[in-house]
Formats: sequence, structure tokens, C-alpha cells
Amino acid sequence: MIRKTGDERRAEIIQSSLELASEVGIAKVSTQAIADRVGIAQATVFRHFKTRNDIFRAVLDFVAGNVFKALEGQMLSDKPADVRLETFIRRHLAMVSKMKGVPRILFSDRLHVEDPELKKTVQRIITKLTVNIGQLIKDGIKEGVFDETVNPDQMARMVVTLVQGSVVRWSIFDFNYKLTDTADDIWNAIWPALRKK
Amino acid sequence: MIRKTGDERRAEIIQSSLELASEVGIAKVSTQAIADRVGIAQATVFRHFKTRNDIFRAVLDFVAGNVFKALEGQMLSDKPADVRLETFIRRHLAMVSKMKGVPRILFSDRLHVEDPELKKTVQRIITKLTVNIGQLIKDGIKEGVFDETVNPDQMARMVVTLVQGSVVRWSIFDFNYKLTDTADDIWNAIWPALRKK
DNA sequence: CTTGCATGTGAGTACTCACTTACCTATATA
DNA sequence: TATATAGGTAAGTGAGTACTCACATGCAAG
Repeated sequence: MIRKTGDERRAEIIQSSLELASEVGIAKVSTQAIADRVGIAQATVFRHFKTRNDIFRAVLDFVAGNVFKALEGQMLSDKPADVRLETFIRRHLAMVSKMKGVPRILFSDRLHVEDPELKKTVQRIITKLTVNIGQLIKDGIKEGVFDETVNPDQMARMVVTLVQGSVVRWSIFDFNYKLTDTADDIWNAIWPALRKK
Repeated sequence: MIRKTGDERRAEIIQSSLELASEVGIAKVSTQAIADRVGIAQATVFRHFKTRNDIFRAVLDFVAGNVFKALEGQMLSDKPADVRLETFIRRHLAMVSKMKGVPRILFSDRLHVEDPELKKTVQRIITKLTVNIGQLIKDGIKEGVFDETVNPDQMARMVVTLVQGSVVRWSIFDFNYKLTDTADDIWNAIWPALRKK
């Protein structure tokens, strides 16, 4: 019987849940499975989280925090907007490819219907991402690297959709290719639409 | 006690499962819930399908059949390739927007891990879709409406990814906007990359 | 009218799940 | 050294699950 602080255990539970989600899918991430991986009794999980859904909320907060840290890094860079956008896409894909559990949680039906709070969190993340990229595109138009006829919000939505769609595709195909390689495909598809003519 | 033929009941079970999936998510589409909606006893469901997963396989076959019927219609048209591609995207989105259960089944984690057979079916559908659109793009290059520097397979993957990503986004946002409206966004994003220069 | 069979069912079985309760103990601090 | 408390647990509980089985009945063909 090893004792750790609550914060340590909570971090372990979040980490193990993410790993399990990538391996067996969120539906099979039972409190028993989490307990087994962490090395504690099932009941102990409930010492640290009130409900199972609370665990997934904590996982999402953890992931969202990482995503936006990466995004802010790009927003503050002084490189031209096209470089900033491309770099962000690459960084984002690189990050997700190291956390395979993310798509399994983000697109699970548990989240989609069972816990409205969880879904709202995901909606907020996606919206915030879209707004930020829209801003990046507006900056690019001002800088003169993107065409002024481009609709920034519409384009931002498509960029986010492409990145997300790529992640979903990768997840459906069992992570059996390098997600980061699709960055070129994405860029080739949208760059002609963005480029200053 | 109303009696119907096996084929009729099977069709009802498939239809009800699709509806339920859109309403409550696939995880909650229990054999009991299906039975309630169809108006039969839970045990009767197993008269018509050996297992619960068999039901989802039948649903997927049904959906895939519809998708490819629409695609073939476009492949055989004698209009220019760009019109054919745009029309297919619009038709595809229109069809999905009438079957909200589709994204909930296609992107559920139950499917992703629990039943490998189901997942293979989804992979096959996506691959076939991508190959067909790749062919359409190749045709367009030959016809001279698409640029010859375009990589058809890469571009086809992006088109499919955009459509899928749009569907997932629409599902995450609770179907609260018209999916068919995103066809314009998609077309605006990829047309500059495809257009003959 | 009888018979055969497909459709239908109530009452299970055996299982998993999230969550609870009552009790235990390691450790930090007074 | 005593004590409070946070971390830990075995053994539940009740609700839900897919699936089975023995039996019932509507209906079509002989």
C-alpha cells in the first residue's frame, strides 16, 4: 500500500486514462481499468474524482491547455503569417500524434451525448481555435501575404476542419501512418486559396 | 401482437437504430431501446439479428449502399469534372444531413475498437470514396478543367477529409446549422488549388 | 382442418458498470 | 507520543447489459 498526494494521484489517473483511451477506446476506459493501470483499488479512484465523467473533463482540460500553449507560441512569433499558420498546423499535428487518446475522447459518443458539460468544453476548444486562426488569417491579409478576397472566418473554419478531419482519418486507420506527413497535403490544398494573387 | 415478415422487421430495426444513434449516441442504442422503438420485445430483436454488432453492420451496409449509389450517379454524368465534383460534394452533404445517425456510428469508439469487422467496413468505405474522387480529379485534368500539377490522390484525400471533417464538426455542434451550407466553404477552399491556371 | 414454421414473448442468466459504505493505516503536525 | 486527516481498500449495491430458452401464436400451404 503506497501512499501519494492527491495531486500526484490525479495526474496519474489523467495520464493513464489518456493512454487507455488510445489503446482500447473511451468506452472501455472503466474506473476498474484506470485503477489497474495506476496500481490502486477501484474505490480509490473515487477518492480523487467524484465521477467517471469528472475524469474525462480533467483529461480534456489537460489537453486543451497544451493545445493553446502551442497556439499562443505561434501567435506571438514575428515571422510572416503564412509561416506562422503552416508552423501551427505542423505543431498541432505533431502534438496530437503524441497523444493518440485525444481523438478517441474528442469524437467519442459518450462525450457527444452523455455529458453535455464535456461537449460544451469541446465546442469551446474548437471555437477558440477557429477564432485564433481567423485572426492569424486577418493578420496575413494586412501583411499582404494572403489575398484580400479571402473570407477569414470561412477559411479558418476550413483549416480547422481539415486538421480535425485528418486526425479522425488517422484514428480510423489505426494510426498506421505518420500524421505529421499530412501537413504537406493540407498546406497544398489551402495555400492556393490563401496566396496573394 | 402484430406479425411482420423478417425483411420488414429487419428494415425497421435498421431504421430505428439509425434514428436512435442520432438522438442518444451509439453507446445507448441498446437492444432494449431498439425493441421499444420498433414496438417489439427485446428478445424479438435477436430473432432477426444474431448479435447487436450485426445490427450495426447492417446499418453500415445500408448507409454505404446509399452513398455509393449517389457517387455512381455523378461518375456517369457527362457534365464537366468540376461540376461533377461539386455536385457530388453537395449531394453527399445533403444525404448525410438527412441521416444524422451516420456520424455517430461512423466515428464512435465502440466501432473503433470493439468490432474490428465494423471498422474494416468503414475503412473500406472511406478508401473506396477516396479512390473514386481521385479518378474524378484525374478525369478533370484530362478534360483540362483541373490543373495538371495537381496530385490527384493527395487532393482526393483532402476532399474526403474536408467533407468528413465538416460532418464531424456538425455533429459536435449538435447539428445546429445547415450542413449543406458548408458545401460553399469547402468548394471555395479547394477550387483555387484545382483550377486550371 | 391440420400441420409446420416463422414471428413473437416473458422470464430468465451471467455479466459489467459506476458508485457507496465502513473500516483501515500512513504520515504530518501539535 | 497522541491525534487528526488524507489516502487506501474489500465488499458490497442497484442498475444496466447482451443474449438464451421454453413456450405461444398467426398464417400459409397441403
